[in-house]
Amino acid sequence: MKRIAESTVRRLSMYLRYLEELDGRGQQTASSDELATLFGTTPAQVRKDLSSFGSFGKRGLGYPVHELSAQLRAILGLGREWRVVIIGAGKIGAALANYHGFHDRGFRVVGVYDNNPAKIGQKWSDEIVRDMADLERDVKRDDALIAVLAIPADDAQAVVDRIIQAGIRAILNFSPAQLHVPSNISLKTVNMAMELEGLSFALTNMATDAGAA
Amino acid sequence: MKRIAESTVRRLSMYLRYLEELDGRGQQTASSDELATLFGTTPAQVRKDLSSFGSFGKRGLGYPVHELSAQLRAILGLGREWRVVIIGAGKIGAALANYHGFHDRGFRVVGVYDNNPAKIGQKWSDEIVRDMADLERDVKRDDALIAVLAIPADDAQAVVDRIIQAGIRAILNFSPAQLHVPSNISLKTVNMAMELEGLSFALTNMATDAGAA
DNA sequence: ATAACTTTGTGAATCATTTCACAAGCCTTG
DNA sequence: CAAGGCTTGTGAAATGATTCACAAAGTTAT
Repeated sequence: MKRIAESTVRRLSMYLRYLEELDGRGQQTASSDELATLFGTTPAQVRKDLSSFGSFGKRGLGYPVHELSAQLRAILGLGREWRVVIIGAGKIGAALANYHGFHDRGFRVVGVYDNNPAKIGQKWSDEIVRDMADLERDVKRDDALIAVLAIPADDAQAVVDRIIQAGIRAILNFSPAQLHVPSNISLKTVNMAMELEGLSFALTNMATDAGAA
Repeated sequence: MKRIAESTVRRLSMYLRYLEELDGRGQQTASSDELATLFGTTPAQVRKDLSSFGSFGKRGLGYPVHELSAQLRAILGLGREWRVVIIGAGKIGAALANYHGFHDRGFRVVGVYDNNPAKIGQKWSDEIVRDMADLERDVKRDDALIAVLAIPADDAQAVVDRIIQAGIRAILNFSPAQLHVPSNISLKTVNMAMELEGLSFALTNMATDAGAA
C-alpha cells in the first residue's frame, strides 16, 4: 500500500461520519457525487480517496452505505478498543472526557491525571483523578497507547518524554507547545491560538480572498 | 500580494510564538536555520514563508527578533482588538474563555451564550451567560466579528446562519458538524473525533510509516 | 437481449507546495 | 579596505495533491 496523505485520512473520517448517518436512516447506496457535495469536495476526490484502499463501489450504482462504513472503520483502525489516558484534569480534559463520540468510537479513557493535590482523588466524570506520579506505572499496567495532553506548555515536553518511555505510541496535544517525539510516535497538535490567528489573518486580508473549510 | 497558503499562515503563527519567547529573553537576532530546527521544518521553508511578505532579514546575520515579531503580528492582523462571542457555555467554551493566550493576543470575549435556562444568568469566567435568543442583537451592538461555536452538531448550522446574518465574519467551530458558509466567511473546524481517528489510523498502519508533526 | 443511462476506478494533466542551489549582500577580522 | 565567512532571498526543480476525462462495468427500461 502506498503512502496515504494526512488530508486523505481526514476526509475518510468525514465520509465515515456521514455514511453512518445515512446507514442509520436506512439508505442503501450513495454515489461519490452525493458524498462530495455534502463536504464541499469533488466526486473525483472521493473516488480517489477510497481507491487507495480497494474497490468498494458498484459502477452505475454507487457505494453500498453499510458495507463501506464497515470498511472505513477497519481502515481507520476503529474495530478495536483504544485505551486512552487524559493528562491534565482541567477544562479541556473535562470537555474531552465528556465528549460522546470519544467513547462511542472505541476510545476508552482508562485514567485521568493531574499533579495538583487539590484535584487528585476527586471524582471527575466517571473517573477518579490520579496522581501524575503514577503515570508510568499505570500506562504500562493498563496498556494505554494513546495520551491526550491538556496541560500547560512548560510541562508538556517533560511529560511527553515520560509517557513515551512508558509505552504511549500516539499523542493528541492540546498544549500550545511545539513538541518533539521520535519518528515512530504519532503526534497531533491542536493549537487554539493558531486557529484564531488563522481567522485573524483571513479577516485582515479579506480583500485578496476569503478562506473556507 | 499573491495567495498565501493555509499551511504558511499556520507556520507564521508558530514562528511568532517562538520569536516572542526569544525576544523576551533578549535575543537580538535569529537565523532561519535556528527557527527551522525548532519546528521540524527547513531553513528554506522559513525563508520562503517570510519572503511572501517582504525582506525582513539581514544577510550574514539573520532576522531581527523584535522587529520580525512586530511584522508578524501585523501580517496576522493582531495589531487590533477582535471582539469574540462564545456560543455554548459547556466545557469547551469554558476551556476557551479561560485560555490565556486568547485574551493576550487581542481576542476579547464580549459575550457567552447558551440556550439552557439553567445556565443563563449565571456567572461564568468573568462573564454572565446570556440567552441565545439575544445573539443577533448583541453581535450587532457589540460589533463582534468572530464566533466560537461549542454547541451540539444538530444545532450548529442553524446558529451559523443566524450569526452570519448578524455580522459575524469568522467562525471557529468545535462542533462535530460539517458546516456550510458563504465564501466570504472564514471557517475553521476543529474536530476531536477526526484527530483521534487520525491517530488510530497511524497506529494501525504503523508498519508503513509513522506520522509526526 | 439490447440500448440507453449511470457511476466507478484510474492514468494523465494540472495545480500547489516544498526543497534545492546559488548569486547577492552584509558583517567581521586583520 | 579587502578577503573570508555567513545567511538571506529567490528562480528553478522536485515532489505532492487534486482535478480531468474517459474506458469499463454495472443498472434499468423496453
